[in-house]
Formats: sequence, C-alpha cells, structure tokens
Amino acid sequence: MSGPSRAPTLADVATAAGVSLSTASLAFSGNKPVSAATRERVVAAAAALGYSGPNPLARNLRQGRSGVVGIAVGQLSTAFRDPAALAMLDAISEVLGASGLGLLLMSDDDDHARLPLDAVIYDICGRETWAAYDDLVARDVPLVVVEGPAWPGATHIDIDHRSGSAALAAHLHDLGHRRVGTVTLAASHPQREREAGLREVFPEATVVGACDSDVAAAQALVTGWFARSGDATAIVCQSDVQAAGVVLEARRRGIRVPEDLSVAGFDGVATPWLDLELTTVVQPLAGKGRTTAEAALARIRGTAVDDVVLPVELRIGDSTGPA
Amino acid sequence: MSGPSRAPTLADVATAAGVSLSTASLAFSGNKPVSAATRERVVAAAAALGYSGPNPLARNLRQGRSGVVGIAVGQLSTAFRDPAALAMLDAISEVLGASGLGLLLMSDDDDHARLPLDAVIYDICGRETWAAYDDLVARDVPLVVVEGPAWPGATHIDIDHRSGSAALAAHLHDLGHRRVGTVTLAASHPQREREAGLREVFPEATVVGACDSDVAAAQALVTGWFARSGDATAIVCQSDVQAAGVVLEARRRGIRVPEDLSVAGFDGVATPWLDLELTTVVQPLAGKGRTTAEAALARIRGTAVDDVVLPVELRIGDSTGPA
DNA sequence: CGTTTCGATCGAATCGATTCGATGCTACCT
DNA sequence: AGGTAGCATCGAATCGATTCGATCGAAACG
Repeated sequence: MSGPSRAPTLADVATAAGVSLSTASLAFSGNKPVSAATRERVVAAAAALGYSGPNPLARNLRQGRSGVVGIAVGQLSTAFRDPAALAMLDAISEVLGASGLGLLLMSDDDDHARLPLDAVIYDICGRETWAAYDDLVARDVPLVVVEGPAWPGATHIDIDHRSGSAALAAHLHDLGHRRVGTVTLAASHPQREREAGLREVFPEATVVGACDSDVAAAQALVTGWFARSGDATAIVCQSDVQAAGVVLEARRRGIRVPEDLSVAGFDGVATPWLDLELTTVVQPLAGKGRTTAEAALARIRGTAVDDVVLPVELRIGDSTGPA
Repeated sequence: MSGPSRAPTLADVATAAGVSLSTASLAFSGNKPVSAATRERVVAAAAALGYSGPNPLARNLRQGRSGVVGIAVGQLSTAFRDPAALAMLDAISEVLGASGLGLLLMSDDDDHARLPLDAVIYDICGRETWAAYDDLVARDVPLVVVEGPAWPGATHIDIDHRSGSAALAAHLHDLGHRRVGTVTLAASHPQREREAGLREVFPEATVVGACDSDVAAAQALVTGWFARSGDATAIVCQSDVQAAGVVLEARRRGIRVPEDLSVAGFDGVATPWLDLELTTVVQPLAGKGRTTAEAALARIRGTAVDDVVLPVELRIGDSTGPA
C-alpha cells in the first residue's frame, strides 16, 4: 500500500474519516456548518493520507468559474516598458488578488481560446489583439476595455484624454507658444482623443511622427525632425517616457529645455534619470487599475457596471517655459 | 425557445447533429478520425445552437491539466521595473504561448492555493514568496526555480553569476583599480554568488549598500556614500539599472565617469537614456527565459529535466577606465 | 466466398469535487 | 407529552466534457 498509487481524493478522505463525501466537502469549504469534532476527524484523515485540499479543477467545473482573469496587453515586450502600464497592472493585480483571483497575461500571438477565463481586461492595445474579441463574446466572458474604443457588451474604463490634452495645450499657449509639434502613439482611441484636445488650441499643430512609448524609440523619432527643421517651440508627447526621449535627444544636440524648446509628457510617472521635472498630464494610474479590476469583479458577480471616465490633472514642471 | 436558457453543451450539439456525444467530442478535438460528413454536421449544429466550443473547465478536469503556468515574482511593482526581468518574461511567455499555455502572475500577497496550475516558475524573489512553496510541493506541482537556492524536487535554471562577476573584477584590476565598492541587491542566492566572484579578486571590496534594481533607489543609495567618503575608484553594481543610477548621481556631483570613477553593471540591457555604454556582464536573458519555459513544459510532460547554468559574458563599455 | 483489417461510431465510465433536498436527532416551548 | 425548530449529516444529482473498449460495416485479401 506504499506504491505510487494515485493521489487521494476527497472521497478517500471521507471514507477514512468515516463520514460522507458531502460532509467532507463541507468540512473543507465551510459552506455549511459542520461540528467541530467532525471537522477535526476529516482534517486528521486528510493529513494522514497526504491529501492537499480539494482539486481546483474539479471545483472550478462544478462552480463554473476558474478564478482567473485574463489581461490582453498586445505585445508583452512593449506593453510594460512604460512604467505607467506597470503601475496600472500592479493595482489590478492587487485588487484581483484580494479576491482570490489570478491574473493571466494574454499576449497577442497566443491562442487563449482554450483557457478558462472568468473575465478579460483589454488594456489599451492594437488592432490585432481584438482578434480574440468575438470568440470571448461568444463564450460570454465579461469584458472590461481600458482606453479602448466602444465595444458592445463591454464595460469601458477611460480617462479624460481630450480635456487633459487641451489643458496642456492651453498652458503652452499661455506661455506664448504658437508653433507646436506632437509625438504621437500609433493610431488608437486615446491617440485620437488627445490629438483632438491638442487641436482645440493648436489646430495647426504638426505631427512629428508616431512611436511606441519608449525612450529610445522617441529619441530615434525626433532625431530626424531636429535635423530637418525643428520648426516648433514646443513638443507635446503622449507619455512621459516619450518626452524623456525627446528631452535627451534635444540635449544631445545642444538644444536647451525649456529655454530653447518646451517639452511636455503625459501620465505623470517618475523619471528619476531626468534632472528636470516634466510638465505632464497626470492620470490616476493606480485608480484606473483599481477601477478596472473592480469592474471586472462586478461583471463576474453578474452586477451591472457603468462605464467610467476618470479625470486627469495638468502638472506644470520645469520642462516647459516661455516661447 | 428564445428564452435565456442555459448555454448549449456538447450533448445538445450531438443531439442536434444526430450523433453520439463521443463522436461530437471527437469532431471538435480531432483526437480520432471522424468522417468529413459527420464533422460537417456537428459543426453546423454547433453554429445553429450558438455553441462556442468545448467548455475549458470540463476539459481541464477530465485531462487533469489547466493549461496555466504560474510565475512567482515577488512584488509586481518592483519585479518588472527592471527591463532585464521583462526581457525574460517575454521569452517565457513566448515559449509557453506557443504550446497553448497561459502565464499567470503570482504576487506575494495573493493566495494561489485555489488556482489550478500545471507548473510554477519561481523567478528570483524574496523569502516571503517561498511561503507557498510547501503547498505547491504537496500538490505535486512541477517547480522551476530561476536563480534561486537549491530546493528539492525543483528544476533549477541559473546563470554563472560567480565567474561573470569575477571576470568583471579582473577587468577592473587590470585597469589598475584597487579600492572597489559594490552596490548589492537584497541578500539572495545570486547576490551571494556574485559577491563571492568579486571577492576572488578584491577580497577587501566595500559594500556601499543594498537596494532594488531601480534607478532612483540606486541614486538615493549612493548619494550618502559620495557625500561621506567615496573612497573607491570603481563601483560594481548588480544590474545595469543600478549602475545607471550611480552614473547619474556621480554626474550630478561633478564626478566624471569613467575618468574619476569607473562604474560597472550587470545584465546587458539597453540604457538609451545614458550617453555612454555601460561595462557590464551580459547574461542571455531571452535564452534564460526560453530555457526556463522549456523546463516547465518538460516537467509538465513528465520528462526529467537537468538543471541548467547558462554562461555570461563580460562586455567592456565606456563606463570603466584606468584608475 | 470466407476471413481479416481498419475506420467510423457509439455507450458507458470517469475526472473530483459542490450542492440540493431529505432525514434523523436534539432541544426548546407550551 | 406533543409539536416545532434547527443543526448536522447523508445520498444522489450535477458540472461538461474526454476516452476506453466494443460494435458494426465495408473494403481488402487469399
């Protein structure tokens, strides 16, 4: 009887403890009261058999939930290079974890059709990512879309891109800037909103180009712009990381910030390796993550959830100055 | 019949298609040949009923696998602040994804006992993280430990911390350095190995202090050291991110790198926002991730896996120079 | 023409729990 | 003493598939 026999099941434990299967289950789950004596016998039997608790797979099937929430983030390699994304992920994980749910990373290339997910969070991500969308809808998986376009059946969490961007533009206008350039992200819902906000103040703003939220990418992008014309007194970026890239590249060319050029970011993350504080639009990253996770929790419970748009706030730093 | 009745099951599809449950299952899984005509009927019936494929929870129970691999990373907020960690995560995700497995983030504070995991990867992480270890062993979950201490039953993937560190130290010694300081990580297996490597060459090296792999943390750490004594001609860090912090803080104080102070890192990640190339120990981050993921896959299959120690390589940059 | 082989299909067992409804018992109330 | 709660326990149904072994025909072979 010491052979490598199969792992003990709850039924084995129940038998050993001299109780019924259902009672043993109750002893573990605590879903209904069980006398202390009985629970003790069950626990003792479990310990004796080396039973390590109810099989999660079986429980999941019975309860129809997996305890796992997916988060679609496009390409992992780029998604978390920006600390803003990390801050949000952290908050999501914290809230879900507190409810005993796990967070599963869904990369674009992977096939998640075979994974049991209780809900899926779409963090801002490219077109390709939406490929799985229809499948998830068909499977009736609750969806929470962060900073994405409106999708039927999904709960949307967003920030006020447009007015944040407009407030920043107004600040630059107040400083006397008239020729403004902007570094954009790939075409996306937030990008369009932000550009609209910018153009409320500067209809003629020039697009320097688009790149990922990455220091090196931004540097590479603006190097050509600086060389060619650089005909702008201020550059508005879509993330602090991009802005940092622009500042560094400007410095490298002897362009002083903010004396010769004002640079603004977005997000409000820490950039300790810049010796100035960026003027930026601060978004509540942790709050966004918490709100997102709570929306997912509510959807899992079956509660109706309203869409949310979180406010942002202009923070004036040392990277912008008079034109 | 248009009520919000329960979702259709494979049994419903089978009935509608006029085949047995088992045949319908075969039609979807392809585990055994099914005539084209039959498959077509089943697919048609599924489409008609709005059946979205076999329930993953049920399949998981039957097959005894969940298709999910956990990765324990300590605190999310700090774990991925270093691009080295991200590079590895990316590689892991890619390999697992190619096998249809999902990657679930396990933060320290969460209780993952109720989650069905096919395997768990322990990326270098603090003591607390090991709390769940015993439970996982009891549940017979295959474990892969990356850069961690030896644990019975786990597969270990590591890099050659010691000789990498020693090679770097030798390089500094060749340059004439004799008084060397080191910025360390929290006490851990790799930290101990690296310090041992350093002391092979500089037995007397002073420990400046320990901090996370984070630019701001490193800056904060060395600022006191510089103010007090700074009695060293070279500082060896345990990550490129730390090294960047040291370089930036030195600059801020007018200390030139490498003329007045040599600084070395570890990892070999890109630091585009530094205008010099760090001397560092390059470790195969993607390779480490792939190896780790493949070890996990093998363990899931039940294959025996040998521990692996990957080689590292010294890369000499512009951040070190003659003493 | 009888026999073997092989592919397609089916029925039934199985994965390991949770949970509903029923039952027995004790204790309390009048 | 009779009636009624209420708690602890149990048996059986259920979650939704996968998979083993058996069956049935038709094709291939001697």
